[in-house]
Amino acid sequence: MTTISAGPGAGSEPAGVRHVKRPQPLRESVYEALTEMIIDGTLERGRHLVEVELAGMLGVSRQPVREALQRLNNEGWVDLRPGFGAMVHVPAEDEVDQLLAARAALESESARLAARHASKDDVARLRELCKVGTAYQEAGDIDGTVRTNAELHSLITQMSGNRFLVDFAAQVDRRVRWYYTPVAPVRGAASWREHNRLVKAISEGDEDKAAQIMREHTEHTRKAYHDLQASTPPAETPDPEPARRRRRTS
Amino acid sequence: MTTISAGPGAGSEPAGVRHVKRPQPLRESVYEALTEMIIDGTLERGRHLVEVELAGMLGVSRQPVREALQRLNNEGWVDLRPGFGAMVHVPAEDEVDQLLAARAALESESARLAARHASKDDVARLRELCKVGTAYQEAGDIDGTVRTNAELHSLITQMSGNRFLVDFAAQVDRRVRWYYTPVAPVRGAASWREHNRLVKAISEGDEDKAAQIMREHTEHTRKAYHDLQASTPPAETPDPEPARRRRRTS
DNA sequence: ACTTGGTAGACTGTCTACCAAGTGCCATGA
DNA sequence: TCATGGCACTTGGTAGACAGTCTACCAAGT
Repeated sequence: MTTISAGPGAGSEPAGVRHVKRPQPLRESVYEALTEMIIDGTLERGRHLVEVELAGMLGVSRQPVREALQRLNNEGWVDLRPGFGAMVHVPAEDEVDQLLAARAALESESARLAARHASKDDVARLRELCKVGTAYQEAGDIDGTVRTNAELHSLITQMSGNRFLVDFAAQVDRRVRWYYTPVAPVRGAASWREHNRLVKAISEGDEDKAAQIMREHTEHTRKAYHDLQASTPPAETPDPEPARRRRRTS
Repeated sequence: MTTISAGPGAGSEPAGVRHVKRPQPLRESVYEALTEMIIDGTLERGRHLVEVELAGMLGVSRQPVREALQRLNNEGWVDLRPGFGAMVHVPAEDEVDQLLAARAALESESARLAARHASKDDVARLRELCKVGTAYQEAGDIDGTVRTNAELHSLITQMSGNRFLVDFAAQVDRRVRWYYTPVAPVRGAASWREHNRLVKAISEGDEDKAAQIMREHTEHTRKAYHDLQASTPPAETPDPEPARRRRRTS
């Protein structure tokens, strides 16, 4: 039973002002629960999501589920067909490509601005993350590597100081992580060398160089994805899934 | 009475397949009605939006209004304060700046991809828009100029063939247009010269040049905004608005 | 064999009513 | 003047109802 535990949305406050734990709206919890289930595959691609079913599953009423589904629809996680329901989005062939292209633009610009605004403190944290990430990488800890990678990229976008870039990049990043999970481990070695060069450029305030490196970095990722895609083509129509139709219960 | 006329969402179909007019979900109509009212100033910045009030105003129940408000909140048009209501978002000082910076990144990349993929047909349409826009500009038709400008930019992003860039750019663009309306007319002259150079670069398939021009173009816009902002500083606290409080009806 | 028409079931979209909890405001009182 | 308590208002969430619509399926007709 995946019942929602209305946990507090622990966001890192600006240090000092500590808001008392305010219960997150249910729709938020539902949203998070659903994205998680989509990412980890509990809700398979193409699956028909029924409001009451999800509501029962999560122990809430239809309303919060509806609201969460609509947000998921706006962000491209599910496709809402009026009068029928929501289907977990099935990524098109070229979608990952476009996603990575968009990410390249967003993160490259973020890196440029990060280089412009970097404080000593920021740079220190970047260096730390690089070190940790490389360590994970050498130790073969894939989970840790992926997580640290995400943290590094996230920190850089936040250093840009541009709320919109942060938001967009975060959105894109989650999507990428969903489509992309199997690919991530492949190119760990080169990745962290690039991160190091990137951090160096940022610490020197070299905007153009930082942007350039970030762009190439993302581009390499895209290539890696394509190579892996090419080496495993027979993933076509993996759609047996006869369990989707539910028996008539009469 | 701004009652909603459930109009068809006329999207340009891929030519040939003509879907019959399907009634849009109410929440969608409400969403559009509200953004429109926000942009045109019917709902002033900082105004307290009450669900039942809007519902009455639009002739629908709370439900669609709630759903629309949540979407507006997600996209930054309003700020939702739990237990109190929604306020029309009041842009912060640096927000326009960040918005324009994000737009620069998105549209610059779009221009690059547009240059890569441009078809003869596309280029022809771009040229046409340039011509029309310049004509409006010279005729002093501000409304037409602004509209054509938007169309041109929109077409370029669409030419990128990247759905995510299109979506993000569209979102940013609407916000910019809201904050920015008074500034738009100021710099019409130079703007269309830049557009012409841009279209030329795209038609020649010169990616770097297209991206470069687009970036400078957006940057000029940002500067224009700042100049205008500096020349009209006394817009501070224009908040008399005593009509916001409603009499207690008992 | 293929199309047409009808039927049934399942879900969504929307409305209504209702309650609990949180928020902001105002008047009272020190 | 300033804090306190109370009150009205608003959202957040639940429940139930109903129409419209989408899907699938079956049967009859061509």
